[in-house]
Amino acid sequence: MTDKIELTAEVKQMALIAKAMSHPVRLYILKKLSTMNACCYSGDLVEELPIGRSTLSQHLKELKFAGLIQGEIEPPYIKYCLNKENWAKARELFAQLFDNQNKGELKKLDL
Amino acid sequence: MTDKIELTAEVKQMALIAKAMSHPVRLYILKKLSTMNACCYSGDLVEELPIGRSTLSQHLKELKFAGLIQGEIEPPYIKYCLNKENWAKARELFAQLFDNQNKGELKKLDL
DNA sequence: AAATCATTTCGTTATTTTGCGAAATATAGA
DNA sequence: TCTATATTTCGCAAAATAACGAAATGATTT
Repeated sequence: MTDKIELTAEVKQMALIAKAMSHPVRLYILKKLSTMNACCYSGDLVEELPIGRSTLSQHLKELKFAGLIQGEIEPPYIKYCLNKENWAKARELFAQLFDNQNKGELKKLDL
Repeated sequence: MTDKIELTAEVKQMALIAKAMSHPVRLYILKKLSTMNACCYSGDLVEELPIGRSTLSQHLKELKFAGLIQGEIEPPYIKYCLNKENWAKARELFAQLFDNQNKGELKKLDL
């Protein structure tokens, strides 16, 4: 029996990030914050999204939990922005997954 | 009231892919197939992962459902490989999310 | 102090996910 | 045909997720 491995902290971290991205509404929010390079308010989002306020709040909480966004209190609003540091980390993790083919032993490309 | 938007098929598609990636075991499998640029058998995986056979089978099924892997029957085994076409599509979607800052209106970088 | 506004938390319900072991399937070899 | 092997499907239980409306919070204005 080849011994069991322990799933690394990195894999677990990335799975957490992927989970945060695994709902259309949350992905929409991330896409908006990222491509606009801007912040937004819960009130803006609830007007354009087909979900209720409390549901949206829950989604924002999950994005916060994953570290992808952060909320600045700006009474009476809360301004939500990307957490740039963690966003960069997430980008790195996904780039590593998608682009790091043939890590370790180089593939011979002589066809 | 700014009118409600419809979440695009693209966002929904990507959420589906993110969901497939949202479990450490599934991410481990994808990472293995991608970085090794190789295929593997369910039996190989069950020996190194801390889960049972039926549970692993379920995870493989989900990865297949999301289109990220495919299984070739190679009796008595089933050889699992990345679905390269869809993998490339996934890479593109994530790259777009992470790298396409300021789509549309170019940001003025004059600080 | 009372009313208002943006947002969150609570309580609930329905659905999905994760995990397991047992049973089923399918193929190859004796 | 019987047995062994690799893997999946089934049936189940526990936990997590998604959604809602009602109530609570916290800050500002009247």
